[in-house]
Formats: sequence, C-alpha cells, structure tokens
Amino acid sequence: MSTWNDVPYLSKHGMTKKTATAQRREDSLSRERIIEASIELLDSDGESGLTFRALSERLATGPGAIYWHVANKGELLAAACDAIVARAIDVHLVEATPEVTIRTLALSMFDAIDTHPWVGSALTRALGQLPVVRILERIGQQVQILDVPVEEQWATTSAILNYIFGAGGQNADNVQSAQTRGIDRSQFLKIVSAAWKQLDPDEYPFARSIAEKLRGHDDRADFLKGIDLILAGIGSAR
Amino acid sequence: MSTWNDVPYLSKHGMTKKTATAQRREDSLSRERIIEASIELLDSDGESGLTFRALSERLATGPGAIYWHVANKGELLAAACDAIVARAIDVHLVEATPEVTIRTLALSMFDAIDTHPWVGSALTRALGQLPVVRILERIGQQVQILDVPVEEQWATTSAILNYIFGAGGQNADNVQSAQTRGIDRSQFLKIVSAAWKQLDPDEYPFARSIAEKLRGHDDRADFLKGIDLILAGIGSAR
DNA sequence: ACCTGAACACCGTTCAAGT
DNA sequence: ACCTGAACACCGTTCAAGT
Repeated sequence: MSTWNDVPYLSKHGMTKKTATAQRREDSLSRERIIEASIELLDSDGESGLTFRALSERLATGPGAIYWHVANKGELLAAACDAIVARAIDVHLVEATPEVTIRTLALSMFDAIDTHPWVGSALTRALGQLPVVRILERIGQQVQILDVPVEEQWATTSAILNYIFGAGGQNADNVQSAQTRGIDRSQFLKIVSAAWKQLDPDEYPFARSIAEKLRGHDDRADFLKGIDLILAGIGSAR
Repeated sequence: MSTWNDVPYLSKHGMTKKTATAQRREDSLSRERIIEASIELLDSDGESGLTFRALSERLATGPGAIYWHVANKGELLAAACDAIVARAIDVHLVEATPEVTIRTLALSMFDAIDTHPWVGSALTRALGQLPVVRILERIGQQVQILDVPVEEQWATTSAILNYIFGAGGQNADNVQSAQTRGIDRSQFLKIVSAAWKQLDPDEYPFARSIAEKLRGHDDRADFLKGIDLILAGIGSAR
C-alpha cells in the first residue's frame, strides 16, 4: 500500500500511460521541455554541463522555476536518462528469434550510450529506477521465450543486463575521455595502446600482448561477442 | 616516447615497483596517508563524504596541503579505488583451473565493491586507469590459459570485465540505496519487489513474475551464475 | 498555479605567504 | 620542500515575494 510511495525512484512519472499530458502553452515551462533541454545540455557539454543555472538560462527562467517541475537534480538526470532508454528499446522485430531480439536490443542500448555517454553513468543506478526496469522487462521476456527454467530467469536476465551496463559504461568513458582531450576514438585507443606496450613485461604480459589488437578493434563487434558468449552459455545448459 | 605522458590516468604512481617509497616521518602528510584517510571517509560517509575540507580536517591540515601530494579530486578517488582493487585481486591459487581462478577473482572483486560501494562507481572509468588494467591483466592471463584463440582474447576478457563492472556497479547502488534510506538489503529488496508487483500487468509481465523471487535472492550466487554463463559460452566454442 | 531571483551553505581549486 | 588558510568561482537548493 504505502510501499509504492516508499520507492521514490520508481516514481509515477512516465510509469503509466495515463500520466496527465500537459496541455500547456508551447512557450511555457513543462517537465517535458525541461528534460529535453537537459538532454541537449548533457549531449553538448557532458555530465558537468547540466547545471540548474545553465538550464534556466537556456529556458529563460530562474533556477527556482525548474524546482516547481522537478524535485532535484537526481530526478532530472534520471528522467533524461529514461527518455533516451525508452527510445532506444523501442525496437520491435517480428518473427525474430529471442537471440536476435536480445542482440538487437543490446546493440541499440550500446549505440544509445555511445551517442549519449552520460547515459552510461546515469544508468548505473538503483534497481528500482524506471529505465532499468524497462530494459529488464524487454530482455526478460526474451529469456522466458528461450525456455530458461523459472528459477534461473532472474539471474540470467540480470547477467545480460549487467553486461550491457558494464560495457556501455566502459565505452561511455572511452568516448568521454577522448572528447575531453579533444581527440577522436582511434587516436585515444592509439595512446592507450602505446601506454600498455610500455608496461612492465613481468607484471603485465597480457596487457602488452593485446595492446596492438586494441588499436584497431571494433567496439560494436566486441560488444556483440560478449552477448553471444552469454547466449551460448544459456544455450549450452539445455 | 611522449605517449606515456599523454595518458595521465595511466600515471606512474604505483605502476612500477620502483616508485620511491616515502620515508617520511609517521606524523607528516604523505600520499599514502591521504589515500588511506580518503578510503576511511569514503567507507563511512559515502562518495559525497570525500571532501577536501573533511579530509583536511581529518588530517589536521588545510585543504591546500593535500594539493601538494595529489593533483585533484579525480586522482584522489582513482588512487583510493586502486588501493582497494590491488588488495582485492591479490588472490593467488595454486593448481587451480583457469575457470576456478576467474570465478575467485570475480567474486573477490564483487565482495570488494560490496564492502566499498563507492569503488563500484569509481571503477566505471577509462580503460587507461590503473585499476582496470590490473584486473584486465589477471583475467586475461587466465583467458590465455583457456586456449581462447588470440584474436578473441581481447573480446573475451573484456566481456568478463564488463560483466564484473556492471554487476558490481549495480550491487553497489543497491547497497547505497539501502544505506541512504537507513534500511538493510533485505528490506530494500522487499520494497523494490513490492513496487514491481504493482506495475502494469500488460507492460511489465516479466518484472511482475520475478518480483517475488527477487526478495530472497542471493546476490553472490546470482553474480557467479553470470560468470558461469560466460565461462560456459567460452567452453562451448571449443 | 506558476515563476522570479536573491540568498544560503556548501563545493574544488588556487595562491600568496609562511616555515 | 612542504604547509597554511583566505579567497575565487562556482555549485544545488530554498524561499519570500511576485503575478
């Protein structure tokens, strides 16, 4: 009964389709406009670019006005994140195997995080958060179709989820690191690769051995490889 | 040549064994003392507890003094993170199969993140960072022993890494969420579970169906299940 | 009901000045 | 070489006051 309200991050915003859609004047403030402006800010200036001051300037109001629509910065970030995730997982294939659907969903999330690196960090948040539940649901349904025993459905689904979040976060950081230093991905990988080659041969033989391979690698392909490994693991149990 | 210095996060601190060990007086400031105090602060007060003011108070100095030993807050957090990781992966099994070693290493990381939740978020950083390379090296060596083809060693190793980071980060958030709200893990899961049960049956059938299972689940066991899935996937390719 | 913007209590970081 | 601590340029958030 009260449990629902006890979980603030599983907030009612966007949770049901029946949320009263604001029929406000185009030029007035609204939750949607604030979130949209936040996404723009986040995309152009990174996570540190989202500031109540910068946001209110962009929206031509005072910082206080935003607080009438949004509880705090955390909720703002979560909402922006959720908007991206909702779009990313809105992929529906007909007559596709669950494996293909999982691969497609995962790749779509990977791409979303790649173009919006801040989502990668924002996503690494609580289980109760709406975006996480959204993805969990989509993947979980496919896991069910794969005939994974009921007792293993949770662990299996969260394994896939965790992998997606981990890989997405890692990739997001690579993108951000490159951006911060004003270089592109291949230049960034080149630098990391060169640094690995200079590691102590006794302590870091493996890192040195793959340093060269790191340079030209295809992130999306490697990401999919991990998904396929998990999928193969699921399959081998049957 | 200059590449090394171009990668600041792969800093020389702790990278080699030859780092000049400070032979300072016990009561004076040092990088080690600062990092240790940071870890204490992080453990007791969470990520937001690490403040140059709080830290300097604990160390009985001014904020400026810390900057003589540490470049900035990011480096401080990375160093604290690295100290925990270095301890966590310092596990050496004799005559163990690579599978067992990987499981043990992964579990050790999981536990480290569980007791130091802030490590979970701090770890989701660039590929060039020392802690990431440390783990990569340990896991990668085992992947080599598993006879994974050279071209697939990188993707395989990073798949395991990404899973560990993803799961660790997720778990860290659960721990932090519970802590923030002053409840323990089982109470927290109970609340999330209850919330999931109230989701729209048409949109969230899977989340609803596993809500009950979520309550009593064993995080470590589920974490290992994911590792085993990947390991099984690796094995099935041979 | 919604917005304004000054004010509060913080931050990380710098730097002249000390020893 | 190492430390001090005031000062700077920011933050998120609040809240009396407006419309």
